[in-house]
Amino acid sequence: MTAPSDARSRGTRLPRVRRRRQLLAAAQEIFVARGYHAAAMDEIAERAGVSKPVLYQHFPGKLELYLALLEEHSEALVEKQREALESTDDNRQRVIASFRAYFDFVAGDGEAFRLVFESDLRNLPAVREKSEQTFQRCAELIGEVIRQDTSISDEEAHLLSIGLVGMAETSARYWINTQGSVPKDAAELLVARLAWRGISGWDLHRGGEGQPTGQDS
Amino acid sequence: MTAPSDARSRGTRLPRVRRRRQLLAAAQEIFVARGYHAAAMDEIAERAGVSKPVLYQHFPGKLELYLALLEEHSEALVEKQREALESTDDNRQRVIASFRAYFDFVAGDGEAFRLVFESDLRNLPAVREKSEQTFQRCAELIGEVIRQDTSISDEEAHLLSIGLVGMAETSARYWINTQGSVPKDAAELLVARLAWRGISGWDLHRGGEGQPTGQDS
DNA sequence: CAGGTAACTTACGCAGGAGTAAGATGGCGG
DNA sequence: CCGCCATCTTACTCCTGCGTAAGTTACCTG
Repeated sequence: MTAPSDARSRGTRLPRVRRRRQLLAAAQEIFVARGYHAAAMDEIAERAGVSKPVLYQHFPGKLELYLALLEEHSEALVEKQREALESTDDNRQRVIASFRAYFDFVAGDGEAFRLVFESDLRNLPAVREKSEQTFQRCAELIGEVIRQDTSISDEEAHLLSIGLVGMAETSARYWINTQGSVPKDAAELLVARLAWRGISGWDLHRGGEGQPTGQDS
Repeated sequence: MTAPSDARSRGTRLPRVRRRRQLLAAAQEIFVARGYHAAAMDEIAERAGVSKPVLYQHFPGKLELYLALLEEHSEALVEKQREALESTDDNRQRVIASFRAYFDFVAGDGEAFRLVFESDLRNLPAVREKSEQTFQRCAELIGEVIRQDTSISDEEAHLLSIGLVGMAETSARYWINTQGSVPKDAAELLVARLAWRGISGWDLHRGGEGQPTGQDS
C-alpha cells in the first residue's frame, strides 16, 4: 500500500516526456492520500524515485503540479458525463447512464475523484473556480435535457440539475467509501430511479404531453 | 466587510467567559473567510483586538479552536434537521421542512456552514469523522421516515437518504453562492418537490397502500 | 491605599517545507 | 575514444506561522 509506484527504476534516467508522466502519477498518489497541504514535494519526489529538483524541472511549483492533475481529471469527468448523455435518446436511460458515469468516475483512476470533489485547496480562487465550473458544466448538460422535455424556466431547470448532480456526486462518494455493503449496479440503479421518479413527467399538472407510463423498475 | 467585529474594545479587559465567546466569534470569521490553513492565529487574535497568547489561554491550539467551532455548528445542523422532521406528521410537509432547514442553515450564522460543508481539513481523521458523522446523522433521520412508509431494505433506504441529503446540501450551497437569482422560498420548494416526487409512493408497484393523489404543487 | 491575581503584552524560539545554487554523471554524436 | 548536453543529486537558504517565556497593567479585596 505504501509501495513506491515506480521506484523500481531508482537511478534510471528517463526521457523528458516519460518522466513527466511518471511524476504526475506519483504526485496523484500523494495528493490523493494526503491532500494538497499535507503533501510534501519531497515525498512526491521520493515516491517517484527521484530527487526534488527534478520535480521543479518539470513544474514551476507545487501549485502548478496540483492544477495540472485537477484539470486533467475535471475534464475527464465532464467528458464521461457528456458521453453518458449522448449514449441514448431515451431520457430514462440517460439518467441511468448519467449516474453510472459518476459511479464509474469515482471508482476509477486511483481515487482521483478526491482531487475534484474533496480538494482541500478550495479556498484558492483558481481551484474554487475549476471545481465549480466542472460542477456547472455537468449540471448544464443535464439541464439541457430537462429543458427539452419540460416547460419550466431556465433558472429552475438549472437549479434542479444542480440538485441532481449533487445527489449523484454525494451518493457515489458514499458508495465508494463504504465498499462492500452495496453492489455498484444496485446502488446506481436505486439512485437513478429516485432521480427519474423526481423529474419524469415534471409538468404534467400544467397540461403536459403524456404521463410516464409508470413502468419504472 | 473587513471591519473588526469587536475591536471597539481594544485595550478592554473582559471576564473569561465573555472573552472566550468573543474569540470564538473572531475565529469563525477568519476560518470562514480563509479556511483552516490560510487562517493565521495572529489574524484571529488581531480581529478580536487582542494579542496571540490570550488565544492560547483559552484554547490549547489552532486545531482545538477549529474543532470547537466545527462541533458547535455540526450539532446545530443536526438539531435543525431533527426539529424539521418533528414539526409535522405529513411526509410531504416533512420533506419541505427538511429542505428549508438546510437552506436556513446555509443562510444563517455568518456562513458557518462553510466550516461544516467546505472544510479544508477533511484529511485530518478527526475532522473527516465529524463531517461524515454529521452527514450520516441527518441521513439517518430521513432514513427512518422513509423506512416507515416503504418496504425497502434498511441499506437501500439509507442510500436514498444519503442521496437526498446530498441534494439538499448541494442545492442549498448553490443557492447561497448565487444570491439574487432565485428567491429562497422558490428554491426550497422546487428542490423539495423534486425530492418528494422521487420518494413518494416508492413501492406502489409492489402493491402499495395507496397512490399519492397527485396534487403536489 | 497596598498587594495580589487574573488578564494581557512584547518579543522571541523553532520546525517544517517550498524552492534553489552548484556540482556530478551518463549516454550519444563526432 | 572524447567532449557536450540533458538528466539528476547533494546540500543548502529562507520564509511563514505556530506556540511560548518573561514581563506589565488594571481591577478588586481587605
